[in-house]
This record gives sequence, structure tokens and C-alpha cells, in this order.
Amino acid sequence: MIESDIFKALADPTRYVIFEKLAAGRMNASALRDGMAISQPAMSQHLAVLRNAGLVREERQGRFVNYEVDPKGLALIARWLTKYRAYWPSRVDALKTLLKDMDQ
Amino acid sequence: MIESDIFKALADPTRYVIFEKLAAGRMNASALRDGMAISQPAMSQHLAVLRNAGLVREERQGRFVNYEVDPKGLALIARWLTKYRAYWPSRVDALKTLLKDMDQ
DNA sequence: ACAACACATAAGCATAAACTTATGTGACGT
DNA sequence: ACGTCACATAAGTTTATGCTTATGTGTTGT
Repeated sequence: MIESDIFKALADPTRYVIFEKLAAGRMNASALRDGMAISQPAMSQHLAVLRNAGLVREERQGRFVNYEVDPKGLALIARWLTKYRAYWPSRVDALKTLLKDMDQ
Repeated sequence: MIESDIFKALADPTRYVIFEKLAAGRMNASALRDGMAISQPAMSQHLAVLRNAGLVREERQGRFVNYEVDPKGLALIARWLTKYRAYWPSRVDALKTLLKDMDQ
């Protein structure tokens, strides 16, 4: 699981939307399909990519599989960002927040 | 310039390396090619993708074009990350443990 | 003015990635 | 036990992406 795999997972607009939906709350694969013009296999494949990137994790529940955001992937991106701290604009609040959480 | 464009730009391993080299210091396109098995047009195309994603900016200097990291792209990623702050481990040491565990 | 240089752009090709249809697997209800 | 449901996997097709060669544009040195 390398950084560029995470970026690759989020590079596809469809997967990006799937991830955003999951960020709103855990959901099974069928619920994720609601309102998305996407076939069942396509959804399954996208979820596999997100899972392999460490962005999402699954939990089987009977014949349903619930998916949810996996902090692992997010943490990896956060750490990646800190490598380029020298280039951050000092006034951006988002960066301050991030820094505070990453540091002591 | 949408988030998934940034992720797409960093998804390619070659572009990822180019960005890392630029993070070490501003450089022109030819200097970037040193030690990379990549043609001049390919480099030019990659730089265009990074520039359109807001990750890199250029400054013409005579017949050279110096490239450097653009904080705009990094700030966008940081902002994106903070949206999912709810999923970060609540305790900071938990985050550090998580990051450490991912090192192997 | 002209040649060499640094880089960008165009067009075509080759590969990868996302989709499709078809089928497999395990869980549930009757 | 059997059919249905929720999802995964396989195989093939289409589309996107990164590469190549060829050429264009602007700059520098002579």
C-alpha cells in the first residue's frame, strides 16, 4: 500500500463520490448504489480498490457487507502532507488544524 | 480544478516522483529529467498535468522554465483532509501508532 | 541572420483502467 | 431443500492515459 495507490483510488470521480458517501456514514454496497448510475459489479470493484488502498474497510453482516471509512488511508495522506510542510501557507486554518493533530 | 484532479495528478508514479523532486527545491524541466528514464515531451506533459492540478507552478527565466511546488494544491488537500477529521483517531498517540504500524 | 537550445504541442500508438454481461458464493426466508 | 438476495469474481470490450516521434515556439549566443 503505497501513497500513489491511495491517490489512484481517489483519482476516479466515481470512487471519490463513493468515498464521500461513506464519510457521511457506514453503508452497505446496495445502499451506496442508490442515486448512482452504476452497476452492481462496478460498485463491488470500486469498493475493492478503495479497500486495497486502506481508505475503506468492510464488515460482513449476514448477507450484507457494511463499508466504512478506514482511518488508515486518511492518516497516510496526512503524514504525506506533513512532508511538504515547508510549502504550506502559514495562514491557512486547515493546515493549522492538521498540524495540531499530527504534532504533539 | 477539482479535488479528484489533484489526486489524479499524484496517482501516476512518475508524476509522484517529479513532485517529490520539486519539493526538494525549484528546478527546470531538464534538471528534473536527470536520472529519470523519461523523454522531454513526457516530462513536459507531466508538468502540465501537475500545473493544471495546482500542485506546481512555473516561472519562465529566459529559455528555461523553473518549476516549483505550488502551495495551492497542498492547501486544497489539507482542506479536503479536515473534512474527514471525524475519522481520525481521537487520541493523537493513536494516530502515531497507526502511522508507525503502516511503515512495514 | 542563423544555429543551437529549452520547452510545448500534435498526432498516433500501446497499455491500463473502468465498464459490461455472465456466473459463482454464501446467507436468508419459506 | 429451494429460490432469492447481497455481493464477489471472471472474461471480454471500450475508453482513458501515458508514451512515442515529429514539429512548433520562443530564447540565446555567435
